[in-house]
Amino acid sequence: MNRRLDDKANGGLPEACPGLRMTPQRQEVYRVLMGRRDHPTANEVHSRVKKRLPNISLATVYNCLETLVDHGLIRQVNFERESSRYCSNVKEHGHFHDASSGAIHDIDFKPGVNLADFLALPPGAMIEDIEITLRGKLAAS
Amino acid sequence: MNRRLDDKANGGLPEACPGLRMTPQRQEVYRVLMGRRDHPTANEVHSRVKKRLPNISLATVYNCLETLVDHGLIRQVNFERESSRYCSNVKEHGHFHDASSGAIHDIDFKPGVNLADFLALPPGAMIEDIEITLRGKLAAS
DNA sequence: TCCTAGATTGGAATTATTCTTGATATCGCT
DNA sequence: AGCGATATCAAGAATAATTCCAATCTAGGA
Repeated sequence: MNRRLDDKANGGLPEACPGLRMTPQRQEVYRVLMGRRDHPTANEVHSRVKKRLPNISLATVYNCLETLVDHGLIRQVNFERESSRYCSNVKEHGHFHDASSGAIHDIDFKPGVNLADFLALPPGAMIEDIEITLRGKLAAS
Repeated sequence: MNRRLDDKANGGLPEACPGLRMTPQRQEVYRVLMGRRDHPTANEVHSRVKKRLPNISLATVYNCLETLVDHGLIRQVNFERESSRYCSNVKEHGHFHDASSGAIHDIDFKPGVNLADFLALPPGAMIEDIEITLRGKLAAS
């Protein structure tokens, strides 16, 4: 869970993660996500993974993605009711959805900011997960 | 669109909104949402509305909700991949999803804060919509 | 090597939502 | 009031993403 994830020695794969068996399918799903850091859907992951594992099923891709999410190696991202997308950037961040291009950009938090600085949280709230999504357009600069 | 929405005279209904025909079904859907400001799903709205309009169909409820959302009278809220919920609070706000009770709390922004103060927005981004969702627990105070 | 738990597969099942179609109702206009 | 154009409604069929299921398969430990 807290190994170096961008390791070069074995092709960028997390070589170990407690309680997680690194099967070829899971490795390849993970590799594909690290390789192109756009935000592919399960279907897109499936097509990409099939290049190397032609027989992998979509169900397995869903299983692998779920497992990787559960182990904190990747993140699942949802926009409205669209199909889920998967994100290899595990550090806390938000997303900007560019309505004109369809592209999704990661948005970092500025350093040192605290949720409670700008949100009126209910007293005693313990936050476990944050999801910030912006939708808009990029000015044609 | 900019009429008083919490009007008491006619039971809390928006009596006019440009381009929107206020049918009995839409009125009732809206009334139900204003009446209990929890965050019901389309199905829950359907059951509540049927008390007064026993013949209304679920499809119509979906249609009404969509229309009201499009006219900015209500907001649609999504948590992960769960069914959409609908929110009669139209001012900009976030949501806190209490994992223990399942309850959803509206979260206001603290006054005077600006998105760009805490998010590293891409240059030239014009934000049209913000969605902030927190998941966690309330300390049993 | 054998056993067992966990992983993979393909297809069926589920579920929220949207679509389609025909019937109704409403609006603007004369 | 009457009329045509347009919008809405209802019911059920259709869609699409995801999950479930049952049957293999595989890897690692005894």
